[in-house]
Amino acid sequence: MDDSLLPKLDKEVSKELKPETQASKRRKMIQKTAVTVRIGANVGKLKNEGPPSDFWSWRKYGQKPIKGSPYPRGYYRCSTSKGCSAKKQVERCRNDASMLIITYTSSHNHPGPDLSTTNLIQLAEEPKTHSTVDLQTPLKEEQQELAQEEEKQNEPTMTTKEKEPGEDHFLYIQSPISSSQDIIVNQAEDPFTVNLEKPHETMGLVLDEEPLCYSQLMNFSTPMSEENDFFDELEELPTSSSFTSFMTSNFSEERIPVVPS
DNA sequence: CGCCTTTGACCTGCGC
DNA sequence: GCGCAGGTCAAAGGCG
Repeated sequence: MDDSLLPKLDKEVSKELKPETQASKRRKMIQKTAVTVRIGANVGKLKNEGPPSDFWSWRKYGQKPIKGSPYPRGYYRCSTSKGCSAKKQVERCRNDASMLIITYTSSHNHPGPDLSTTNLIQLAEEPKTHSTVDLQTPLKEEQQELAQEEEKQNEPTMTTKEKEPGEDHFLYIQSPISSSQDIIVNQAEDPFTVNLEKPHETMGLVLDEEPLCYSQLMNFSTPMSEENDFFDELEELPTSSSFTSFMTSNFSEERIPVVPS
């Protein structure tokens, strides 16, 4: 099986949004990234609760009813590349059916679609100069072009990870947040704390129309204020605290330092 | 023909 | 040690 991905590793990923019962279950946490997406009329376009189409191909490999939530959680695996261990979980916010909670796990180990990579790279290079407006501009096609160019220039060598060499030659950050995390950590050790200061203003990860616009997702990685927004979104979920701790620990543990060469 | 979704069973981690 | 819940696998069916 190609699943030499070691199911165990994957499993260790679990637990991100935990139910009301804090002490429920929380397995070991690895790199996980939760994204809240608001699905409006789009819902119809997406299959069922359809995972917002990012630019990767995902194959659903499971679905499970989650205790405490009326909606089941879908498990998706990246089908863009065989050996890719990238996964994501999609579930609806039990408080708000129009809210989709997407949890990304692992990273893509292959050159994917594009913009995600591109943007991330750019982000990594100039996180400070990135503004919301700037990020909203790029479109699929345009980004793809840029991505291709960028990819060529930035090539794998820059993505270094304290991991066993050979296992993942290059990690292509799949979730915008992955890279964002890095940035966040660099900017503020505890962005979550600040987050509490901004109770409202949703954006960043809350998309209104687009399925999953990386450009918007990027926002969250830039200025702290926007990060806050993102986390604020999560606050709606009874998991914010756990999520934060998870993130925090993750950062210190292992994060993909997207370092531009 | 190949890929994806669906669904039930199995495995593993965690709390009691 | 047991039970519960989450996460993954694998077979079957459907669709393009």
